[in-house]
Amino acid sequence: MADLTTRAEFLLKTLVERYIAEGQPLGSRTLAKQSGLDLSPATIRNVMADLEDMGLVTSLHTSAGRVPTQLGYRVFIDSLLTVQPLNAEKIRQVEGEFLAGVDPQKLVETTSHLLSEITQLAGLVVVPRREEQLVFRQLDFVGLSGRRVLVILVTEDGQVQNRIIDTERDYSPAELVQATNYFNDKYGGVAISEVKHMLLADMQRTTEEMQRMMELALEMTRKMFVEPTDEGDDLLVSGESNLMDFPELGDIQKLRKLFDAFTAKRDLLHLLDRSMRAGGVKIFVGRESGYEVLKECSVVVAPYAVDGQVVGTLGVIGPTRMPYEHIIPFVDVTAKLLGGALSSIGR
Amino acid sequence: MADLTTRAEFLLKTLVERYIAEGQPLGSRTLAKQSGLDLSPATIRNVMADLEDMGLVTSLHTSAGRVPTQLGYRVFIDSLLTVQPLNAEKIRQVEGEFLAGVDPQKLVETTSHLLSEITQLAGLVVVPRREEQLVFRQLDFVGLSGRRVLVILVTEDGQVQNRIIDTERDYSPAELVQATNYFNDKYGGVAISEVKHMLLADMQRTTEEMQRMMELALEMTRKMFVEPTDEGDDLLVSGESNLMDFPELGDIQKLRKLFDAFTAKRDLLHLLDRSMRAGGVKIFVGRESGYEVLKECSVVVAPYAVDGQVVGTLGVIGPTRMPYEHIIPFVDVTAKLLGGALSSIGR
DNA sequence: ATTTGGCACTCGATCGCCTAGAGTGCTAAT
DNA sequence: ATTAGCACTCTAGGCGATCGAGTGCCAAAT
Repeated sequence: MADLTTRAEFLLKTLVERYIAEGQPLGSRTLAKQSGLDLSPATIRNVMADLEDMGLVTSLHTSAGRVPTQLGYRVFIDSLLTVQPLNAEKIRQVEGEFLAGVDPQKLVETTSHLLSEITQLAGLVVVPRREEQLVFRQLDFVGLSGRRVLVILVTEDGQVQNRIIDTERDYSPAELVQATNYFNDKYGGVAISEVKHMLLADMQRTTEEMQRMMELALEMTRKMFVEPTDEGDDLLVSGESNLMDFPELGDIQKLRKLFDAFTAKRDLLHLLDRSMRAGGVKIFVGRESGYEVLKECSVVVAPYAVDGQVVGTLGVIGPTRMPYEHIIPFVDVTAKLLGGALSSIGR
Repeated sequence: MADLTTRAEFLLKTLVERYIAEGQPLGSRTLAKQSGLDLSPATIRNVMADLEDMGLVTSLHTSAGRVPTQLGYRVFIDSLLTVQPLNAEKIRQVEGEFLAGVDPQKLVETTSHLLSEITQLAGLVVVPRREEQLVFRQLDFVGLSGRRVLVILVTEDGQVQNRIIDTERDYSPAELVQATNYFNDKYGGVAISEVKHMLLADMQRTTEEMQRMMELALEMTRKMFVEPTDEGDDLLVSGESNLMDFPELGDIQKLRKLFDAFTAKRDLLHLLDRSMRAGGVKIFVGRESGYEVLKECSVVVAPYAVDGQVVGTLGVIGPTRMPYEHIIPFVDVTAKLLGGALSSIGR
């Protein structure tokens, strides 16, 4: 494929920018004016024809002006986009939001709202249930009726998880207290992924030398940690209804599918999981995500890290035609701020 | 106002039923056929004119057939509706769903999905944070960094609540364990509303005779129970996107408002709270709810009770034109089944 | 006195037709 | 290489005619 001339690049850039701003196909005449270049519409037309051959723009019908294609957006984002630094005022506003909360749960919710509020798109935050990388602070067993025991797990960052497990026999409250102490002594402060290994190793030893209490603790913790949880990470979405304002999603059927995807969450989680591995802001344009539902949407996400460990992803989802130059830096700093706020809680 | 003749009643009934089924205005000719009565269209027209005078039906423009007004729906629901008993198969299906879960949180989520799935409307469940009526089983203090303490509350029904509070000074882990024991000994098994009173009474006594430990326990529990929580009950909504299939909500702007109401939740919670006091299924038609957003919607809700105590409300929300005869009994049994399932967990 | 048939009238939806405007592609001139 | 000119295409929107559904009312029928 022929390389783009600098002029073609420049025109593509203004085309995408104008289209993002206006939402309407651009004709050669208007583009000639907007570009600032001193060129006649006819010249523009020639360039547009080239761009069309390269698959960067299309026109819906013979006389309708050009709009960027998915590939066009891609090129724009990758090499043409000039990212706007956040203005200082907005940064301060965002930082303010993060000072308020101390409860990590709340913090994550605030973040999600913040994302949707400021961008006027739908905000996404994946909050990890990735027990793997967490260090737990305390564990408690609470007896319920009928051989069921409630296990409460408090992690270093102040999150609380709980799970009800069924036991083999009845246990007295005293036994449960003993088990709690035993467990906290033995495994306290160890990363949860470690606990799993230690646990399995301990269970391999001949059961004869075990005390009953140990048996109990092992049984219950095995159920808590080793047996698979049916739910993985948790996805928070807010501001979905912002998407209703975009005419390109105006078709109720499309919107419906999108909303169903939000409740199903599975595909979205998958997508967001992919972006966790890569550092920095990642952008999926339309079908690039691989999911049919998102074909008219772009997803801008960034992973956030707690104490240097990437634990989750956040970002926004909206129509492909979104103001990337503002969204990108905003998602970026939000990820950093959330990570920072979560890190500071643990200590 | 003149009373309705039985014939007028009958015609109103079939009109509403047909309109609910078809979603289109009914003309005199079709109504004559559908009613099964051996009357000519002209007669029907006369009756319709009467109904229109009474404000039970209306026509959008001179030649458009009749649709029920809000008042018409009201009359229909209150005195004309013949409720369809649930068929045995569906009942069994629903009961099956309730057997599965043991975790109350899960149970409530399942219920919400169930409601939306079966009715194809949006499902609502209010899950109480009404600590008031709950009896707590166990309380734990977990020290976090920087004078913050995580309080974990386990209630009789197996729910776990947690809250981070700021303390006046630093406490050692040992002190926290002592406080935990002290508290559980003193207040264990008492209804939470009671705890509040006892707590306040205890604090009135001269502080001199208190041990330090008691002081600690009191300080923290006061913060946990007496200081107002910023969030009240919790509203679960599922299947919102089902509402997109109804043409009367097709206008994106209306839908948008409705969705925003779901996220705001405040008004909805208010509405649902009202219905908690009354027993049995309650139906709000259109503006009756008092909230502008819901003007084109009906809300069918029923309170559910745990151990004889009404603790929450559940139901569905959808366009005024919904199949009440199926929805009403379904909401009714769902409330009973959820109440039953939650009651059985506690023992 | 109720019911019915007949009839004129109204309104919305749909179709075809037309025009104005925006934009393109191509060609020839600069 | 750029531009002006021109024929062509397609859409949006307005206008008018027509069709069909439905009403309201009056007079006849039961």
